[in-house]
Formats: sequence, C-alpha cells, structure tokens
Amino acid sequence: MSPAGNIPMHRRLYELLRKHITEGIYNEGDLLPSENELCQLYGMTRPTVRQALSTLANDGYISRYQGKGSIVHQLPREIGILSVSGTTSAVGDRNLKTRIIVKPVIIPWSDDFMFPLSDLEKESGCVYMERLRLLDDVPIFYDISYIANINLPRITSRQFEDRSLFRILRDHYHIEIKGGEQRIKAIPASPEIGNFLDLKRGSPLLHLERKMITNVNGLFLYSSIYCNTGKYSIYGRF
Amino acid sequence: MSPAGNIPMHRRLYELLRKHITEGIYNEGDLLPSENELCQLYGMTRPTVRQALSTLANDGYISRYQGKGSIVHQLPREIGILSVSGTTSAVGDRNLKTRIIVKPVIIPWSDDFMFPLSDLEKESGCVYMERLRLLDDVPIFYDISYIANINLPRITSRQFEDRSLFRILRDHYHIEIKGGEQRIKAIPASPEIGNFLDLKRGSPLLHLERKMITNVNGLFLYSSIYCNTGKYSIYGRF
DNA sequence: ATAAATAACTTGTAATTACAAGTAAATAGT
DNA sequence: ACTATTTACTTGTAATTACAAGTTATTTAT
Repeated sequence: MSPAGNIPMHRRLYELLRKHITEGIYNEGDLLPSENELCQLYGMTRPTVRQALSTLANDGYISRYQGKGSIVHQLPREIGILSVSGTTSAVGDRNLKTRIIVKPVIIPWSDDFMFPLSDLEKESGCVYMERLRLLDDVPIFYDISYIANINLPRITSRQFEDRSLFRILRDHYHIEIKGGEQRIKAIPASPEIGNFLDLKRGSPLLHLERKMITNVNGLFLYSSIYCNTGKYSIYGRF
Repeated sequence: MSPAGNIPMHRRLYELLRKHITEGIYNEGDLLPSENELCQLYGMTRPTVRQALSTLANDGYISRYQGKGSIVHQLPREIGILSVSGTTSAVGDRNLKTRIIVKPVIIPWSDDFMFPLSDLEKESGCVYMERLRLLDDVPIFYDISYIANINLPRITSRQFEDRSLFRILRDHYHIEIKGGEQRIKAIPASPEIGNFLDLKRGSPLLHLERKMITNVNGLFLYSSIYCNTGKYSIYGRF
C-alpha cells in the first residue's frame, strides 16, 4: 500500500479495517492481526499501523491489550453521528428512511440562536431545513439543521431525499464532521413536534442541541434534534 | 524530564498540560507552546510530545490545527463523569452536594439487570446504593449504583457523604474508570422518583443507563441515573 | 502429573531523521 | 497603498531502530 490518492496510508488502513469490522468480517471478540502481521500484509511500518489502530481504538472499534492484541467490538448502527440501540432487536441500515418536512431555504439567523455565532456566520445567512427520520416506518427523529451559507453553491437545490446531509456535504463540498458538542434535555412534547413523532402533547421527548465542527475553518453545522425514545435509546460510548 | 517513577514521559506531559488547562494557566482559545518548544522545555522528542498532545486532543482539552498550533478548550465542570451546563451560569464544585438515600448494601443481582453480567459478577453479589445529588440545593440527579463485590473489603462501611464514589474507588481500591457505554432515554417521572427530584408525576425526566469500564479486568460499575434537566442540561463532546 | 522456568509471541515507549502541507507574517514589487 | 511572493513557522506523514513490558504456550525439572 502506497500513499496514493493523497489519502494518508494510516487513514486508508483505518478505513479498510473499519469496513471489515462493520461488515462482519471480524466479529465481536475477535483478535485483529498483530501489528507486525498488518505491516507485512499492507506493506507499511509499525508506526503507521499503530496510528491506524490507535484511531480505531479511539473510535471504539477495538480495544488494545499489551501482550495480547487488539480485540474487535461491534458497535450499534449509527444514524448520522447518533447511535440508536433498539430495546428489541438490532437496528439495520435497511429500515431507515428520511422525509423532508421543510426543504433547504436560506433565512437570517435567529437572534437568540442556541449557540453563539461568529460575525462571518451572521453575515452569511443560514441554510435551514427540517427532516423527519423513520426507523421501521416509525418516526424517531425530528431534525432541524442549520448551517452558515459559506461556500455552499446550489445547496438549496440538492436532493436530500433518502440521503444523509453529512454525505452531501462530504461528496459535494468536501466537508467532514470532525467532532462537536451537545446539550441533552428531556422536555414535554409540543403539539407540533408531537404530531410529527406520533406523541401525545406532554409526552417525554429527548432534545439534543448540537454544534458540529467541520474540517473547514469557521464552518459549523448546528442541529436541534427531537427524539422519540419510547422504543429506541440513544446509545453512546465515552 | 526522564521516565522516572515508571510513568511514561508522554503520560507525565499529558497530566502536566491537563493540569495547566484545568487550573486556568491556559485559557479558552489560547495557543499551547508548539511541539518543538515543548520538546525543548521538557527535554523529550517530538513523537513523545505528539503522543501527549494527541491524547489531550482525544480527551477534548485541545484542538490541533496543521500549520497553526494547538488551541485550548475549557471544558465544563463535571459531576462524576457527567458534565452539566447550566442554562443560566457556570456550575462550580462549591454548590454540589450529595445525599445518601440508601446506604451501600450487598444484595443479589436482579434477574433482568439492564446490562448482561458475567458469571463472576453474578457469583460475587452486588454492592447497591442510592444517592441524590443537588446543585445549589436543587435536586438534579437520582443515582442508583451497582458494582460487583469483587475485592472490595469494607465497602459497605465507607463514608459516602459528600464524597464521590469514583474518588473512594480510586483512593481506597485503586480502581479507575477508563470509559464505558450508555443508553439515554426521556421518560415520564414516576411518583417515587418525582418525589426525590421535586417533579410532578409524568414530567419529562432524563434516564441514563451506564456501564463503566475500570482498570481492573472484569470489574464494571453500573449506574441508573434519573436527571432533572429543567434547569441544567447534560453536556458532552464527541 | 504438576509446577516452575523459558521462549515466543504481543503491544508500549522512545529517540531519530526526513520531508510534506498548511498558516501567517514579513518582504518585495507594483 | 495595495497585492503578490517569499519566508519562517506550525502540524502531518512516514520509515527506522531499539528495548521494555505484558501474555501465552511450550518446554523443562520436579
């Protein structure tokens, strides 16, 4: 393996192993090939292999034990960056649908926005959209997205049906989510939100406010997510 | 700096910088000294320094930017491993109180425990306790803890008032939390829980089920946390 | 047969070298 | 005064070497 395509070798190995783990080539509890074996297999040196394994461990895909090796974990499936774990059975990608409630429009930012905004963001205006996400045809997430309109040509005319916002940002604008912060609350369902999520008014609802950091300096992705956790839980590692 | 005390150099640098960040020697937005400067300052080489900075970045204390440097973040205060961010003002350690509802007792594990248990855990029995945690004299967390009774002499007779369970485990048993997993739900308050948290029956309540991994092999700490998020939010980074 | 010592693995730590790529400030040219 | 270029600095990537430390299976001695 050589550093072609401008993508670093450790990143390529990370993606490859991650794919093998998520696709089930390695299963829960399996030992990954040793560092030296990976070096031979993919023609790279130990620091490079170790960097890939270190990232995998940070992301929770493996645990590394001195003298023993790297053990594989099977994480729950993810929706966007949110993980859900069903109370009954595992969640597969197949059953996930997205319905657009408000197509992307450019609006001014609200004065009392949930996160502080930079001057650049305020000047640029806000790309706004609302989406409903269903699992097994049951509405789970009501997702309101905000992103500053900085170098996002033709964003309002893109096809968002059944495609992740994250994927569109990555494929068309080379924007990737690198991390972020969030606040979590339990709130009573308002009549409007309750209507979308099939919940009675006042039913407990999970509310997340998130600010996501991208690889583009000064560009952040914000979302306000209402989540019906009656059947599924939000799952996370720390 | 030499690898004395059997603690690796990169770890020592990590702890030092972390201390400087949490104590406010570096503030939000500050640039850390460059990698080469840190090398000179502490007499180590770049890979070692980079390993320390990499861990700091993973733990959310800094963000690293190619060509620019490492920028410091001031994280919100933490209660145990849970971060809370107030809707009004910052949360200080001073206002935090703990009230014991059920003193530590040894009981058998429930048959339908929230996480699967190992045979060793089942045989060992369960140290059980219930605590109420208050912020500014307002009850915020109702915390039910479970831990397998493996090598925990005299655990039921320890003083838990106003002291963190984490600190007791660390100070008396050399047990440290290394990570874990959690499920988050919004639920309606039951009369009992509502009574402790000053909430009407049916009010939205945040419920967390957590399994925490320790440095002791096979020993896990479980907790079921009910959280009144009316005034404060659970805060997290990812 | 059992137990202790050994050997052969595994990952962890650390120094060294070299260059690539991104950022920001100083400089030179208009 | 402004713009473009250069320069100096930052972190990122990658190979190489050496040894330490933990785990496991094998071998050896009892």
